[in-house]
Amino acid sequence: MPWEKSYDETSVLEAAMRAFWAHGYQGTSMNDLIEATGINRGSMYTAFSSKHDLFMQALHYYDEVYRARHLENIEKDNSPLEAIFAAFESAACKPADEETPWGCLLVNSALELSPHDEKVRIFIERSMRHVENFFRSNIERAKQEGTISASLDSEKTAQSLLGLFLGLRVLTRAQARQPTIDAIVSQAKMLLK
Amino acid sequence: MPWEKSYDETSVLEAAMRAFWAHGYQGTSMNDLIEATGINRGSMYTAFSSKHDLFMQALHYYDEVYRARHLENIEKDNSPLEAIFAAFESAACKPADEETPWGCLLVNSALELSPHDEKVRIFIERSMRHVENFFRSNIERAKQEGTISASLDSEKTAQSLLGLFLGLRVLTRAQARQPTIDAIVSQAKMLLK
DNA sequence: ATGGTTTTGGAACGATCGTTCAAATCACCA
DNA sequence: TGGTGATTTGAACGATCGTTCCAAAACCAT
Repeated sequence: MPWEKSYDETSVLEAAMRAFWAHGYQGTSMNDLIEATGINRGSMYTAFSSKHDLFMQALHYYDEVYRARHLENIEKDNSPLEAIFAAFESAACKPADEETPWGCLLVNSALELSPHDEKVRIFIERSMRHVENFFRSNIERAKQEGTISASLDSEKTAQSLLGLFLGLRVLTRAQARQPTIDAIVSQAKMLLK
Repeated sequence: MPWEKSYDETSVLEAAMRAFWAHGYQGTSMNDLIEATGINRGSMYTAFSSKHDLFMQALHYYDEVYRARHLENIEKDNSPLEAIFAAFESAACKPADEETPWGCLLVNSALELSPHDEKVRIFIERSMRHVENFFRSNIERAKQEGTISASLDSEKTAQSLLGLFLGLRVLTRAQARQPTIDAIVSQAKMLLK
């Protein structure tokens, strides 16, 4: 009795996510989302309940695909140290295609919503801790390998890298000068010498 | 014939600025601004023309008072090295009063508006370059004093500090854990050892 | 074909958005 | 004291906001 939907839920989520990514939560209207996803108004509400619910799902989707999966891929293809470098370099270069917005949805949303939306705040804090853990675990692996000094403080260095990483996200979103951006990346490498 | 205005333009700007600071450009409605400033709807438009114009003036006001003047005061009371430390520490601690929002209006606006508003983008880039110059000039002064090694690259270090500083702004706005925030500050100090 | 069920399309809702405007109000000068 | 010009006031505008609702369309099982 059910009936196949005319749209693919994942690609709808992807399109909605990119709209939020580009223009922010408040800067994206329901009409924008209808147009961006191509699905109908009614279908949107039966599938995602409300704008805020849709946003939360889009945020989860981004976190899974553009943060978690991305970092996993980087870890797969690189040595621990190179993995950290690669994370910075991929955050430093401009978007691959024209449709991909600048910066990072998680960082954008942290500034726009965290102070007034507890659910968003908690989710983003958890996500950022994952990034910090990515740095720390790779630092510790590099220490075991002997690639970097064992006397380095993994915890503190990971936290510093997170700070640099977030600063990098701000500068790319604001389309800062390339030398400034490159300096952040090379500083990150410097911390791991 | 002229007639004394019933409000102080500066304190209106201060109130409007705080509203934008707390809730962002799109998150602050004209009604919010009317209420926050206490002046009348029509007076608002005769004095500031439009929401966007008001925002730009608020942004300039913030840049002058909470960025430029703040850094000048810090430089006045401290040695070059301590001035840099103080800048980080004041960005790391929570707002003085209850009415002062978390984070930094310039960073918030960079993420919210820079990609779609050229005027904002250019202004904020200039402002961030001033922060970078604050770091660099104090580094160079510290070198002349002999407080830090003359072999340190002033340019690159200043850019790295800017990155850390922006990351710090993100983390405080998102109300991250204190240890993470402290780690950024101590890393900034580490860079200047 | 038919009945039952779910999706779709789009009109419509009340609320709020940024902005405008004309009338009321005030201080000053003739 | 009446006139002049800037300021204040609040009602009102059209547009858009997020959301609701329901008839029409589309599918599957019988």
